[in-house]
Amino acid sequence: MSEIAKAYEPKEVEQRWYANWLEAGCFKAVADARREPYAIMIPPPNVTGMLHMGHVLDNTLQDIFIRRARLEGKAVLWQPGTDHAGIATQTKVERQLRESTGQTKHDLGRERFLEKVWEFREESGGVILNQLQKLGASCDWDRTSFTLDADYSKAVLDAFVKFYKRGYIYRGKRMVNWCPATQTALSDEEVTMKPQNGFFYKMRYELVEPDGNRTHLEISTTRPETLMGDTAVAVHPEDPRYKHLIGKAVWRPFPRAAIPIIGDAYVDREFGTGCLKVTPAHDKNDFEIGQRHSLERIEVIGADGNLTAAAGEDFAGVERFAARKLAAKKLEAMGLLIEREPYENTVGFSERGDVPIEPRLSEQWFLKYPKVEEAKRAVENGTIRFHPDRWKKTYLHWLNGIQDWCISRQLWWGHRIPVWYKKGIERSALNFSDPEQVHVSVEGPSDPENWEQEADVLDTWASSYLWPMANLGWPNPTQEQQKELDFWYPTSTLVTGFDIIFFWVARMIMAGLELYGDAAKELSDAEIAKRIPFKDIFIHGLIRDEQGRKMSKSLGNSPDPLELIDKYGADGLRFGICNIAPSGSDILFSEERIQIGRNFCNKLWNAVRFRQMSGPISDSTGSPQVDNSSFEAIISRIHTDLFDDYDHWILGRLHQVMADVEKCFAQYELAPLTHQIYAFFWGDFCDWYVEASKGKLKGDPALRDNCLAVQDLIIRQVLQLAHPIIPHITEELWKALGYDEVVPYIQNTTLLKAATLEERVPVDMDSIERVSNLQELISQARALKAQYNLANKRDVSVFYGAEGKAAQVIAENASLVRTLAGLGSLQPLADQSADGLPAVVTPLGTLYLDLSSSIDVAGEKVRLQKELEKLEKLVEVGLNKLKNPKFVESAPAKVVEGARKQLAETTEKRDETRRILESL
RNA sequence: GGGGGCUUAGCUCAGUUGGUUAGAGCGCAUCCUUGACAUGGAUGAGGUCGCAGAUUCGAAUUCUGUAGCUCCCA
Repeated sequence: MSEIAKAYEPKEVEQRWYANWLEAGCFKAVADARREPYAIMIPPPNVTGMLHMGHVLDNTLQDIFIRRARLEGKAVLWQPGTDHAGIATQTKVERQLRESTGQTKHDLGRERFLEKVWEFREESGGVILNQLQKLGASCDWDRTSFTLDADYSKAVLDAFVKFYKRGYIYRGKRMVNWCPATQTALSDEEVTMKPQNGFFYKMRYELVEPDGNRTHLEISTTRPETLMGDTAVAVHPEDPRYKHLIGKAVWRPFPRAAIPIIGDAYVDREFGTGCLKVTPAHDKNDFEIGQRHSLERIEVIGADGNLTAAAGEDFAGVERFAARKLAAKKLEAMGLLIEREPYENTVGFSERGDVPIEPRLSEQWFLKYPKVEEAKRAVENGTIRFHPDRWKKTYLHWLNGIQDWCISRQLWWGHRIPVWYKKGIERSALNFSDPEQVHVSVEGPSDPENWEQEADVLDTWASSYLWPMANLGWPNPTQEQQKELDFWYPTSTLVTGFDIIFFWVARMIMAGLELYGDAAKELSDAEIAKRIPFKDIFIHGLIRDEQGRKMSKSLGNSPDPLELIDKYGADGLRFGICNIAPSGSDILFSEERIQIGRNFCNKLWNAVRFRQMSGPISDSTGSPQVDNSSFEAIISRIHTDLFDDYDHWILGRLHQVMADVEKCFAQYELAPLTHQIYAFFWGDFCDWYVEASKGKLKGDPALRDNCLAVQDLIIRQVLQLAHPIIPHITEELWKALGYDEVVPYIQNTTLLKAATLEERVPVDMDSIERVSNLQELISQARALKAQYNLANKRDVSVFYGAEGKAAQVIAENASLVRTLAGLGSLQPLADQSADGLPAVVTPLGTLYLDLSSSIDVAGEKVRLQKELEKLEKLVEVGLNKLKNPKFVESAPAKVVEGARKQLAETTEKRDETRRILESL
């Protein structure tokens, strides 16, 4: 790069480098046995989805881990792919079909409809992956996988068959969460509870035989539309009000029938009237009561959410919420409705359909979770670690209360369940243990004409739970794949949001424990360590808008990441998102908050620009003028004997920031990452070191070259540190400064370790204190100038009153101080009196502003008085602390010494301030 | 009802075994287009760390209680 623009223009740079990386195969995962493996399996986005801020966060974090691992010299695999997202994709295609041709999926039939879905996926299936490339994601794209790929599908069916044969999967008629909008069963996890405003209806059921005191039972319900399906009324067996009625009957008002009064301890006596209507076909708890008492189950609400013929002719075909009103009206007309009280209760909603779930009895497939104990143990004993650690509580809590997972979906788009039923046998009469009647296998029966395959498909999560192993070749790896499995599995880190710990994380762990290896009843800890799908789980929060609301299409509060990339650059967006992504809690997003990323990139760009302007990297023919080709080459240009305090200080700070960043990765704490790099580069290097260099760069050539070498070293290491976060610009600048001559890509270089730097470039730690004192002095000088509206004058004269070492430090650094504080002259206070001059006390002595006239004595007195009061308070605090013998005895020596020093300094400053004040 | 989390500057948040005379970014105020950068520089204002106790020489940090907000599960 010969010319460098004034402002960083990310667009061209990012596109160019990304294409370049792809071309060069930089992201290729190679199972190189000489290296330590590091693998991440991407949480597969929906195949027909679009990139949103959640993806940006999740994938930026993954890319940071991945790129850092490459720099650490590991063999790296980042597996990309998508999942088929059963319900979401199918409903999307159904809607399109309806809107374009008015047809339903049934008009087309299963086969033709699936062709349509595949067409849709061909069109839109690659979009989100392309978008990830715009973000800079360094996945090994040649491995891109899809949960409905042939091999993957085989793995899914194989898992089903294994689970079935091992007794974990069964079919049963059970109460499930039914979504009437999409007309499929859902798992418990796909139901979200929402508070709803409704009514609590109190009604009367007439006793068949009045007991002398009463003729009716009063019953409360929020769902009168189910009363036609009531087959009992339950009371608590110990309830003195009602227990004598157990065994008697009441009249269900419509369709009129006598139904029994039963005693069941489930009933809460305090709740409502203490009488519970029991609708076994439409409520989970009622279903269980029904089973205990062998009650009839009458289905009054159908799959479409409308009432059935069993509900009576007034209700047949009526939509369930209309039926609620109708039932209430009818009760009222019969004089059986006592009251209608406004009531808030929580109702389960279908995540996809966004309609209330209908608990419904239906024939479904269930998975009894395998290896639950081992899944808990793996996390409890640290074989699998959550970051932040507290999420393990959520995980364990869920595992402690899980129920069997309903894995069948009444959809067409997905993995069709590999179960075949012999034709000619009534479904209800099938003997599942007879392979002549029910066939379960991956390949299907050899005489398919005599069998009928199960119509349902599997829950999408019942395929993605195999993601880490199936992508590497499980269950039937080729020889090559076996090598890969041995190398990469278990994978290293899983990066995901806390909202799918249940959906995906826990299920992947259990699937791995059960299926990765031979069938085993129990697993040893050593066996667990081999079977788990990943070792570290990095959990991040959800991105919300500025007001803390979830991002959603209907609210329109979700920014388009591609627009943000357009505005701020992919690197800018990545830096920004990483900067506001604290560990594990929700993230309030606003565009303002990510501007820091663009600004940082621009700062980096301009620092390099200034470096280039200070001394050429190469001449006009492109031949290098300085050797930046490696760390060793740069340090061979550095002569520590020419160092000043600032050189020592900045290299000490570099060491510190490198060590801090190492710690971030070692401990999976990315929250401080950008902050540390930003503070070092901007606050220490640009604001102080580069500014301090400006004098040197114009002077002695030896000092100049030395300073440039130091700058080259700092920038080189900053680029390495920042590369995982902002890959494109760092690659560009890496080349611009000629760091690329031995290894063409920054990502293929080896990260310099903090310890190596410390060893190879030892620095004088005493300089750190001197620099911090100088900085304090310079800031104070600037503040003093600003006080007198002289901030921009660069010819102000200042005297200093200092003694001994302090005076020496100032004298040695006089030109530096003049440059940084903008002083025309800085002279020791000789014979002239400084009385009456505005002054400020610094750790290195007192500075006097040479204002020959117009000093605002009154204003100055006020300012110094305020300062003095502050100092007096601090001195008092320090004195009290040290006066306390217990503190001096029991606090660590270092702390006491620090307090003493602090007190001494504060006291001196107080005395000096008082003296100046009195001299005015 | 059970569990988790949060409460620190106007806003969003750091603050990792207690040693702080509490930090950052944004925003705000004043000044500055000085040859790297106005996507910038300098200076400044702004906080009794939700509240009440306890432990301790010392608490934003530990413990107990309490209030508010939030998420998950029932």
